[in-house]
Amino acid sequence: MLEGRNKRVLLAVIESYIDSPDPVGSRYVTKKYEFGLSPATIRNIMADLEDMGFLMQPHTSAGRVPTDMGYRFYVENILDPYDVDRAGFPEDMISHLNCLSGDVDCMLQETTKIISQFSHYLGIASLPSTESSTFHKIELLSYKNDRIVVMLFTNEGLIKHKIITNDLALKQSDLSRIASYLNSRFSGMNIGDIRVQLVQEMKEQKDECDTLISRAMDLFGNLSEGSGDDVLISGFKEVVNLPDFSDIEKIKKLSEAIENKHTIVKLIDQIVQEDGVQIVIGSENRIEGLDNMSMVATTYKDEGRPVGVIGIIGPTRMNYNNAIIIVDTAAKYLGHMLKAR
Amino acid sequence: MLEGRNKRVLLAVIESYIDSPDPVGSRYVTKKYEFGLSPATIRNIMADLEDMGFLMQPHTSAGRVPTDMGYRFYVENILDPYDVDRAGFPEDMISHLNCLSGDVDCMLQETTKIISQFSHYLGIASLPSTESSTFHKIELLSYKNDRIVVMLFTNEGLIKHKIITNDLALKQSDLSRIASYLNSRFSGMNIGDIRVQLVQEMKEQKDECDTLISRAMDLFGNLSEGSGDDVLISGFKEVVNLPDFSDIEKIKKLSEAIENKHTIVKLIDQIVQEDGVQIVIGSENRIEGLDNMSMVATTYKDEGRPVGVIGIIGPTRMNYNNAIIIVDTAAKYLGHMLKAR
DNA sequence: TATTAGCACTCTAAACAGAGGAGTGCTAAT
DNA sequence: ATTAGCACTCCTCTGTTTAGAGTGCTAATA
Repeated sequence: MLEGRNKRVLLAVIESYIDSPDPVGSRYVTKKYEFGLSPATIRNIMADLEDMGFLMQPHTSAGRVPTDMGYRFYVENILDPYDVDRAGFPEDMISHLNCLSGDVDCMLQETTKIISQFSHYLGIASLPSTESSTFHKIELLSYKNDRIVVMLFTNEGLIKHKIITNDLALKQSDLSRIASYLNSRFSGMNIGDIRVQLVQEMKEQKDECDTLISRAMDLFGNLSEGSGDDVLISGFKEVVNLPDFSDIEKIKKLSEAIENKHTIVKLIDQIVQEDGVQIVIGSENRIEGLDNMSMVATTYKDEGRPVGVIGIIGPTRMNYNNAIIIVDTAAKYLGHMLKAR
Repeated sequence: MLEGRNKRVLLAVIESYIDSPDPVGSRYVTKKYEFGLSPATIRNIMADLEDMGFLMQPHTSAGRVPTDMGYRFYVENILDPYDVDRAGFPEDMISHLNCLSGDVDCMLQETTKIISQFSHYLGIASLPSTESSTFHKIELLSYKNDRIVVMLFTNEGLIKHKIITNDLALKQSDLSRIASYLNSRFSGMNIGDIRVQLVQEMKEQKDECDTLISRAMDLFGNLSEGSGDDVLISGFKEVVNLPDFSDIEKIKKLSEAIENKHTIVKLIDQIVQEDGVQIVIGSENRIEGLDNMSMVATTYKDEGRPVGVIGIIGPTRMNYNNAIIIVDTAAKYLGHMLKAR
């Protein structure tokens, strides 16, 4: 589709543009790269690349800028991240990742900070979804007479607690009985499946231990909701320092997106649960206000099973190379940490 | 110190400036307010106010702008928030506050969102400090063989959990014994005091149940740390929309301050634990990069005892009137919610 | 004596014009 | 096929001008 020389020029333009956000001209390319060709020839090639849709001009008499399609080609056919100079930062980053501790929430929050700091873009992560986690155990603790604290433990290390009202005035002994019933029955099962099963049983034996099961239902329902709180974002301060965000309007849009985490959730949902680092470029995400942003993301795993997403969001003109290495390293590391628990 | 006419002109200038961020001129004042005086006279008065330090000129031939001292005088001697038109928004806000539920963390996070949304400034809150809370009970749960989940419950409704390694391979029965020992001894005491007492005892009976006490020490030490995570901030998107932040440099500084929550912690620490809404104006907070920001904040109470701070941060040119009403309303409401638990 | 009209003066912000420069596309020569 | 040369386009920067808002001062006024 795109062979030797043309491909190399495209690469040159994209790399130059990633280096600094000015449209890159033919002369600049000849100076910086050793093509053994004159600016005029480069101009012809660039014109061809523009015709093919890989490059564009902001205006006549400006240099060229990669299109989303250009980046896409670059990412799929040119880039080979592990071929590249990783000098310094991954070791440095790993030493930061080594300091991670505490529960999953904590570790993920820290990880987003670390990857944003090393990439200078936004670091994001989704918490392991409760729904797809494995039930480890539940604890029910009476609290202040009229409250119950429900604690859910998953095998993935996710711990959630929630306070609910104790309208039935259950005593601690009742609660313990309910908890141990649930634990013995469901330990090791998928939480989503448990919910299904509970609904089932509720239909079958309407009367008997109705309240017990309906309570249990409530618990599971309660614990796995909470959309929005399950996405972590760090690094706004990195992003506002980029030349790409010298325009205040862009900052407004971005801060809007960050604060309404729904937008970011939508973006993350586009990551297929597939192996390897995935990349969404510019307007490929069909989210309003987030064109000219790209995401590099991957799933992190627990016991080999993907449980959540971790990634980097930056301008389309981002350093995909670094981003891939950073995201990949961080995800692998998270995998180890989760396994080691 | 400042009587009738001068005071009224100062008020006019400040209110106009709060309305829109352009320096206010003599002509504008005569048009908008009915002083029965000519621009020339207003000019003289304004010159006097400038001499006294209440106003300043960005440059010759510009209108006047209030100084920090001007705002200070305004806030202390002119403003009477409860005298003022509260039309609409407090009721509206209260209906939002009514939807609060869950644990303290959750409620506070929501509250910061609400107050930022209604003020269009930053909403902030500090969580009740563990250190000054009352110990309700502790639960120790064995988790995945080599871990212990420590759960701390306070009377203020604060619940913290932490995962620590179980190096001594304590069994659940051991943990329960330790927990019930701690619970029976310390329930109702101040958590800071408990720590002191534990240190004491550790010295006295070096050997006996040494490990037990030292474990307990660790737990308390662990649980009350975590500076930074105990401040909640919302509303960045509101603030970037203010004309005051049309300059990108200011946005950079602010995002820096928000992401390093330490700065905000410093600011909050300046709130004396005193009754009523307190106001820190502009460079009165001696924090670099946060001059030209003001804070309106107050403590919220549990059982009449102040346990944390809630407030609004905005440009010095903020609507102190609204801010005071909003903060005060929200704090009172939080107080009710905490009591009702 | 306090107020005000009038006027000269200052400063900013916006509009405008021109110069410089980077980069292109085309054509003709190599 | 490549490239030197050249005319052309468009942006950006700079300096200048202009309009307008607002001031401070002075002298007139009530």
